[in-house]
Amino acid sequence: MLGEKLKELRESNGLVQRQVAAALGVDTAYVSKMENNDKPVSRAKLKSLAKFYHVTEKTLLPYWLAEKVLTVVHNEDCATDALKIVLTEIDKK
Amino acid sequence: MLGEKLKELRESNGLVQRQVAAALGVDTAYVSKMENNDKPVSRAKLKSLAKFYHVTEKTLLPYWLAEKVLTVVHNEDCATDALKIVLTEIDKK
DNA sequence: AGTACATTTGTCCTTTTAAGGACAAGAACA
DNA sequence: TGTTCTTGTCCTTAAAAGGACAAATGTACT
Repeated sequence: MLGEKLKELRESNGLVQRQVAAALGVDTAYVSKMENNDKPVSRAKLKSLAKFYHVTEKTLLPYWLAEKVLTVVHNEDCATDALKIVLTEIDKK
Repeated sequence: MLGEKLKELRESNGLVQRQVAAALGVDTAYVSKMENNDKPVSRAKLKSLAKFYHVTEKTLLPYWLAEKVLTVVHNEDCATDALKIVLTEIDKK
């Protein structure tokens, strides 16, 4: 979800993981894991990535949040119910 | 959300927090916080509570999960977008 | 087949943050 | 006043984040 986006962005900019890694100050393994949703992406890194790929952070944010939500509901069979409850709760306010 | 449910259940069973606290082996402050969503409710405690209130864990689970999701998206203005992304992602599978 | 580069996977370590819970003391209320 | 409920602070333990490194795998080229 977020990882896929990041990979798309990188490739559409004709970049290789090594370059992204350098820009973030981490190694390529780290980048790989972010792109495969194996490591969480911190808000700070999200910002750097957005800048590096020339998109606004705001574009990425929904996917970033979605990823976090997914890890919470992951493997719960009432996930859909729960999400709907949250949705109604949110626009009550 | 979950807290409200727990409080409703307790009151509809004519119980006071002290009794619930005893059943769970914690103090009343803890119970109060759970009912006010100030402390997370562990899965184990959810189970105990369900039994104690004579409802199935399955009834409570969606609210329990929803609460967790809420703490994740809490204060993010793209929360709704994120939730919708997760919903479509889930029933893709 | 062999090398060169890219990506992925797995393990490890350290630091930060969250859970779980006790206690004391302050409100509400009957 | 006594009981219930709430709030705040503190402590300890358990996870999760952040990240390095090595080794494996993939891919493309000649």
